[in-house]
Amino acid sequence: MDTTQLLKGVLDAAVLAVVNHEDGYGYDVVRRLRQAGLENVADASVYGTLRRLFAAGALTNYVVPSDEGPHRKYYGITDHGKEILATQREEWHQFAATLTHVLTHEGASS
Amino acid sequence: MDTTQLLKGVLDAAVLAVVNHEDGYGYDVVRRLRQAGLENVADASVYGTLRRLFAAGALTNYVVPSDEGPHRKYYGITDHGKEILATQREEWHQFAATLTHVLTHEGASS
DNA sequence: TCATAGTACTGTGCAATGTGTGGTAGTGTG
DNA sequence: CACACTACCACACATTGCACAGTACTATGA
Repeated sequence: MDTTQLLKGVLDAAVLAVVNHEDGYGYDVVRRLRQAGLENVADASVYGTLRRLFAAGALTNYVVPSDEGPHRKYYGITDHGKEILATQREEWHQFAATLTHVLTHEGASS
Repeated sequence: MDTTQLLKGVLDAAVLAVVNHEDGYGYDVVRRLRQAGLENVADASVYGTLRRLFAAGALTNYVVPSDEGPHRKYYGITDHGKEILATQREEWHQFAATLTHVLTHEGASS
């Protein structure tokens, strides 16, 4: 299945949640998201989201050299990012409940 | 809050669910969606979605004149539409569970 | 009669955002 | 030296919800 459209608007929250759990660099965040069940998320989407969130002041950024490959660009969450995450989490729960209701009840066979 | 992005990809399912419940015309579908909790859904979005779903063979279409205003363009769901609805509903439940998990567990304060 | 409001639908262009593709680079392995 | 894995980036693109503007019908009230 193609979850591309479903990701719209929630990838921000997902990335924030993962980074909030523990600082991470792009390649790693992608892996963690996939392990968590978002198996088809594209790396370009995550890198783009990280940059966007950083530009919005939701993330900090620091580079760490690696012995096993190229340097890693780590991201950490800021207080502002935590606020955004909290807001988006609530929005999600509210929205998910509403939509599940619509699909379950309004969607019942007539 | 702005749920615009969250609607991406699920408005199809929501509209199908509403029409599956009972045939409806655009203006009415908008009202029903809003009553169901999607309060900010724009009418242009719904009309566009109805046209898209009709073009995809998910809906039938018939015009009924009205005494209280302009004619009404009713939409009914087709078998193909019901299949799409069933698929999208499953996709939604799967996706919602995954994302809720990500936001709840991965999002826990470190 | 004319203004206004509610109903009902359409078209156009825009904004947001995830993705595909391709490219750059570093490290290690056969 | 070819190849794979790691790690990141830029760009053009597709999808889709929305704002805005416009058309048109009915009813109400000044």
